[in-house]
Amino acid sequence: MGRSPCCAKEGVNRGAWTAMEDKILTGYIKANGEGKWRNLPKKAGLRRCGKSCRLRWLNYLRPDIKRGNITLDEEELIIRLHNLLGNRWSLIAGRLPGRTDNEIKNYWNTTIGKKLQSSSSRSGFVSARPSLSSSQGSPKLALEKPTIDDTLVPVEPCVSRATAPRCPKALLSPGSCQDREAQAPDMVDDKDQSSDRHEDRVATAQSSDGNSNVSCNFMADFELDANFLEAFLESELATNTQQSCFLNGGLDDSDNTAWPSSTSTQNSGGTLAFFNPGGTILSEPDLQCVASLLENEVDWLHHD
DNA sequence: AAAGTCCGCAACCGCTATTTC
DNA sequence: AGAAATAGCGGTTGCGGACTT
Repeated sequence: MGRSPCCAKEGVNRGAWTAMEDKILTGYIKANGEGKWRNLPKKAGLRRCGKSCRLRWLNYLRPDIKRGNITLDEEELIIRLHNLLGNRWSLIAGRLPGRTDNEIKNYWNTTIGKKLQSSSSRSGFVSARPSLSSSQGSPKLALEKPTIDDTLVPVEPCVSRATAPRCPKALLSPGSCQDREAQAPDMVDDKDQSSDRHEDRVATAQSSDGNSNVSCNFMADFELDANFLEAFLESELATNTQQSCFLNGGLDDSDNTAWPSSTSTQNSGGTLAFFNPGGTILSEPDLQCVASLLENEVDWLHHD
């Protein structure tokens, strides 16, 4: 069977985009909107592959792209999110307004990964799995003094998944908060489940040596509703109450007890995790408080 | 000044998930 | 229900500027 190629290779420009091509693409998308990437080049009069147009728009031409260097705050957030989510660059980028997955991926591979490696060689801490390009060879370690606080990086990588599956956004459904596994240590006892997402849950909740001094301090499973999470993630709760929150989504049809199975984008399962910059662990009363906040927020979002 | 090497980043590639028909 | 089309993702490549010898 096989897939048809995304575009004919003949007569298609490759490599760096010219200013004229950028202008044409920007003008077309402003007039017609995003989407229909395969047909876009022909309609816009560009000799480019549709995928190339999409990438150019998303990574460079979009008006909301944030220019300039990654700030220290952003860097710290990237490290925390990478600890929690692994190489899910798109999801990480989703929490850094104006930054693209490609930019964050490049930044990680070039800057953070090296800093972490340098840091680990000094202190015994290991990198949170920097995925340096094999083509680049061994990174040089003689860099400037790292600015990353060692406390940000636990001894064990927090996410064990080697490759990142797609992680769809979904939304919390009011009243369906199951909160079955709000206490992270409980997850470790559940050894029967072997899905890599379960490994994520365990790994992000507690490092392998039992040291719970990891950045994630609240995790809970929820049933999710597709129209809610985006609003939730955009809400003030994430930044004002717990500094950061994340949905570690993903579906596991084989496991419909601990993780609600899903055949629809309207209802799916996932994990919501909160963490504080200080890396402190929430006490059980605090966990309950967060859960309560969540439900309040759910109600508030729906009543607003 | 020239040649070689390093490094960051934009772009490409191959794959999977999702949507459409 | 299933095949095809489309969209999106992460890994990798290679260009070009900066730096070193």
